[in-house]
Amino acid sequence: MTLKTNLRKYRFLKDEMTQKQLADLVKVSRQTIHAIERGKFNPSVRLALLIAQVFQSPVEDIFYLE
Amino acid sequence: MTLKTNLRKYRFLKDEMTQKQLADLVKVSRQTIHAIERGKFNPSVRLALLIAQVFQSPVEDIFYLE
DNA sequence: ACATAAAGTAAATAATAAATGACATAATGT
DNA sequence: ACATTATGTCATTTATTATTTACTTTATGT
Repeated sequence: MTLKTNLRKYRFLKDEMTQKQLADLVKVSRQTIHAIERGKFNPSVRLALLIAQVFQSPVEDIFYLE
Repeated sequence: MTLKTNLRKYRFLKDEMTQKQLADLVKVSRQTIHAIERGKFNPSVRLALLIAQVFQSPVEDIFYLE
């Protein structure tokens, strides 16, 4: 059961938001957003909730298990 | 924006499941479940998704920001 | 009253998320 | 061609999650 994400897709859907813009909104570094997009790690549920809020979508739509 | 949870409520709703049973289902230690219930920490979104699956509920119903 | 299971808690350690700084490459605009 | 912005990537450090062991306290049952 490994974590997958389509954060990248969501980021482009939402006004072509940049990694930096998203990072600023949820108050993490740009590298953190990058690492999450690349599946390098498994963010906290708090961060996932913040990201989901930005995209006004359920956490499950952005992060899922496979 | 701090993380809150009602994992405990969900655990009791679901067949009075014990911390240990839940821990075994999602493959973490009992102390990890305990710490999450007590708001001691902010689990990974992977773990949150596994827990949400157990309760067949959206992550947002079990974990939320306040 | 006693035994047992469940839950609370705490300290030490391991594993991993996240920050920071630095530099390279790709893309976009003028 | 040049400047600028966005993204990729790496190495180091710091913060936090999660494990493990161990012991205490609180139910629950007989």
